[in-house]
Amino acid sequence: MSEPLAKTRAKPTSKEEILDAAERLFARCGFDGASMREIAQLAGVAQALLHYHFRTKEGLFEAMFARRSGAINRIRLARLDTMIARGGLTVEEIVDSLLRPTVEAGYDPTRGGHYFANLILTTGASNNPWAQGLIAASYDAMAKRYIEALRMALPDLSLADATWGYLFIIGSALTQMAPTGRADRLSDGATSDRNTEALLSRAAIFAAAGLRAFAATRPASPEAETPTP
Amino acid sequence: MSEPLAKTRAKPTSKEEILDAAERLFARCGFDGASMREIAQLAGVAQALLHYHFRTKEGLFEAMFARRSGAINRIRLARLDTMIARGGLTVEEIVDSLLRPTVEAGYDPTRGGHYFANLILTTGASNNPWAQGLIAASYDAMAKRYIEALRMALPDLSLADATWGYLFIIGSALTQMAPTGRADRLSDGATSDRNTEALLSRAAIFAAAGLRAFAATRPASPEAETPTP
DNA sequence: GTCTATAGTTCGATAGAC
DNA sequence: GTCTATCGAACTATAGAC
Repeated sequence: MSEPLAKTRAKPTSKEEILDAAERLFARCGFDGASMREIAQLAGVAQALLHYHFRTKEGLFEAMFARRSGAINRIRLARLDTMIARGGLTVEEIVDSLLRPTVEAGYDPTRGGHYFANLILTTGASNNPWAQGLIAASYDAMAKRYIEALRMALPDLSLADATWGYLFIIGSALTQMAPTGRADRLSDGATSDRNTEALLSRAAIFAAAGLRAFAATRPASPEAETPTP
Repeated sequence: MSEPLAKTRAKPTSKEEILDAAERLFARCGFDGASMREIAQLAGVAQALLHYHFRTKEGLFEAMFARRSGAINRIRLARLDTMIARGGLTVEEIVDSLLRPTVEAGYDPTRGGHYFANLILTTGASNNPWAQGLIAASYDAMAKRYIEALRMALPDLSLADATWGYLFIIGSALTQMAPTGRADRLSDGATSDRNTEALLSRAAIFAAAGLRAFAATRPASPEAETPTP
């Protein structure tokens, strides 16, 4: 609905080109590592135009982040709604619908490869309230729907376990989406992190088994233990 | 052995104070977000002293990173060696020995809370070769030993599956080590990410079940599929 | 909407005294 | 080893013409 990522194949407006350039550079270098100058140069416009459209660097980052996360979340929830309406939810397909849109939308090979997954990771790992607020605003509503869906597929799953499970799924896959060659190196070439299907299929198997183990471990969840602040 | 994190309780040298301050600020703000000025101020020394000891900002970052990652890895491998010598390895205890040292060493409440896990995450998510090289130099050798250990505990695990399993374990736990309050929010208070025991015990259950599912899925791993470059 | 030009700040790094 | 002082470059943001 609102603000599609690419309305048509017609030539993009300069505002869209700025967002494209910002996404690429922010994903590569992080918020502090990318400069407004570089973004303007990559977009082929004057630096002042970025401030005209988005006022500040934070404003540009927010607009860029909202555009991409919104597009990915719409695909996720559309798939989830379809699966729920159809009935007979499995954990594996829930996980796939959660991860695949990020792999496919967040990695655009025609533009030289920029990885939105890294952006989510570094934003979430930032200790400042603005970044945390961005994550919450962009993802909490969707996350709650997925946690709910996991409990529909696995009725024995407690809310606490489903929450940790959701966070583990996100964390395990998001950290592996950018192909760094590390999996290749650690496995002596037996597998590759460029193989996104290997990642997605294994993530689904791994997560589904983990969640079923949570559901099987009904009693005595460790919530009563003292926090370690 | 070489360069313990805190030799004694005597007052730290100014070089150590610089490393402490650097770790805290780099973890909070990332490499680009923290400045040499702030670090010097937090350490209580002149900015020029940082350049005297470490030459450049990159040099300081590398020294800080090596000190902490080395300390954590020595604890990990000591525990792993002990368990292997004892015999009867379980996946759960392997996972615990991998994750607990980071939780305990990377989170120092007496200093106001700084999270080394976030630093690993943002460094690993950086697309530049220097950062990737740092990760490789600091962690690849240890990672290979853990992948080997996982296959000792689960002999049916292929090298490829063990590698993905290791990466999933690291990714799922590392992203949850800094208490952001997100688990609390998503679970409506049913659990808390300040509860590190809840994290560690669930990570072990989740990962062990995932790895056993890999070991049970012997044939036809999806390695033959075409990469998605 | 888009540009040029620039103000004002902050950064990493160095020179040189002690 | 540790300091003060400062250079030169890069940054975000704005003013103002078109």
